[in-house]
Amino acid sequence: MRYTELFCPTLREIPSEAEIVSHQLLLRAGYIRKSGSGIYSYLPMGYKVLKKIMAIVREEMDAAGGQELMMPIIQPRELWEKSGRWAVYGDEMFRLKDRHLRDFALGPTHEELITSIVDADTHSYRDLPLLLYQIQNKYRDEIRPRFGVMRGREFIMKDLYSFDLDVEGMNESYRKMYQAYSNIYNRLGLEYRVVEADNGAIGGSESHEFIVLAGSGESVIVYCSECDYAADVEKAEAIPEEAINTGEAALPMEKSATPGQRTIADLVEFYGLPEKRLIKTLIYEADGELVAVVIRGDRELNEIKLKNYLQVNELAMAGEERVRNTCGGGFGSLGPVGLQVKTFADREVENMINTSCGANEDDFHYINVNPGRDFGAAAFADLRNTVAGDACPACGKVLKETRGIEAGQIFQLGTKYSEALQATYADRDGNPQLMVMGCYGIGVSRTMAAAIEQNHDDNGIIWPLSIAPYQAIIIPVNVNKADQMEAAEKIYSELLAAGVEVILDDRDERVGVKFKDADLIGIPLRVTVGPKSLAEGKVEFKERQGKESELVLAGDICKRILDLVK
RNA sequence: CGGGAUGUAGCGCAGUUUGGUAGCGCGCUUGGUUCGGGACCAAGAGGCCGCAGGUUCAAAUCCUGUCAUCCCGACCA
Repeated sequence: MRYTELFCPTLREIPSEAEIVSHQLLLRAGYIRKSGSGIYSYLPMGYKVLKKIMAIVREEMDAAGGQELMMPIIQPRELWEKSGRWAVYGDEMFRLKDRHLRDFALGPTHEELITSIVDADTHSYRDLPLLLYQIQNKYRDEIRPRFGVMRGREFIMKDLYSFDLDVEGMNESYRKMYQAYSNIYNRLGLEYRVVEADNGAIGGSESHEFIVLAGSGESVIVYCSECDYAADVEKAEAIPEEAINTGEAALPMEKSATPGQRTIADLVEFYGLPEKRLIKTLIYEADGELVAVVIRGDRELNEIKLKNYLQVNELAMAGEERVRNTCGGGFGSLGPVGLQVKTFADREVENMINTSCGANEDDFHYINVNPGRDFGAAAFADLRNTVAGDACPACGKVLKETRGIEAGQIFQLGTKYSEALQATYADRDGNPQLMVMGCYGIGVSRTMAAAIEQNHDDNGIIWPLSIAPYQAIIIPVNVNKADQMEAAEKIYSELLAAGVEVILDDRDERVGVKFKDADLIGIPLRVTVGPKSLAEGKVEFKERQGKESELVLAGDICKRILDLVK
């Protein structure tokens, strides 16, 4: 492609509506344009990247035994009534009526439709298993679309559904997909982690998320430095640290005056004890009832874990007045000793010896408090956030922490949908059996944005070779010099003939402009044809991902590029 | 939906407080000089100031309504 013919409108300045890097760069580099909140057009360059991602996804889905199909965006209401989700999906579903006032939805997902399709034409155990997928636009009227293409209301998703005879079959399909997803993210050239995920309401079976690592990601995950364990911090089991003062004899508890000492930091100063030797007590209102939560002084409570543990709907910090009335002391002087509120403690607290806590009386604390002896708890449970440095729940080695973007998720569905839609097959004995399902999604447009979040610098995008819209760009320094253009054209046609996707920047612009654009749009390989090196029969070769440029004989450059591309 | 903010040329912004009929930078067009990391000079084109009402001799500016967009929260590929 000649740059003069390319539709790639780059911007010098950052559009003010874009907040995160990938959104800014997609707009600046001429890959996308917005048509409404959370709704985007993909310009030729952007679409090229999407097609590359889709091609990789297709190859891996096909290799795993998947068959591609295409289902409609518009789905009738009755289908959703059957699964009960017409009511449940709520405002997030785009709904519309036809001229006869019949209700339809723009598909936010396709479990209902695919299940009805498979059920209609699958009658025997001989027809299963089936792995069917599509790559299609999905519609979700998000409460708040944001970050450009990262969370759109219309987005591109690959969704595959597996239909098996039984749970063993489903497990096998799941295993295949897990492997296929790993292959995909490897081939995309992205750094990622597979984390154990919550499968929410579905319950019982497995789910994993594929997280593309990026500092700007919305998910915080911990992963093991030694083994494969990785999980969202909010879901990861927090392994209690061994008591730091093991072996110390339990001393008699004493009450001491601590005038004006309210925070953990105050007490660290006051007692000369480290944060981890103290405990803090938080009072929550759980469905209206007060509960106390006790955790180590340096830890953070994980409200999701607490909520799940207590099995309540509403959970919020209690107001100070109510706390003072019930407990006796205000914030900063609370403790579990003698507390008349149901108390839950993080299990790490159980190991602590001679700790300190509030006395439920302003300006007083207890020291040498020992759990079990001095206070009890309704339960010692995993209630805190896992942090870097904690032990890995799988192997015991040290956990590290990072942020990332959820680009894919795989679920075991079991019979949730086959039961709702009565999708059955006849087994060997002729008896009807429910199909056992799984579903597997990849956010294609989101993966594009995630790739940028992970791979960019101050000058622009740095595409991995596998998904770059063009693999190489040739920049003649001055298009008005015949020798430079001739050399550039020669390399260009040679690369084209070899099947390399290449741009020839034939614009009559200064080199600076061309370099800036090449960097901005993120082409991985760059060849500069300039007067200095050309005099020696050489051209300059530079990879986008940093490093110096090097001189290469003009006759050798194509081979050099081919070696990298193939 | 709650909280915060913004709509003025393709992009980034000023002008709004104190009404007087729209401006700057970049980009775009033409000509010239330049030419190794977003050149310079000159001449141009381009805006119903988000939209609809109202106040006024006069509205980008004041008032009312409305629409849209962005950011912070619950949701998710």
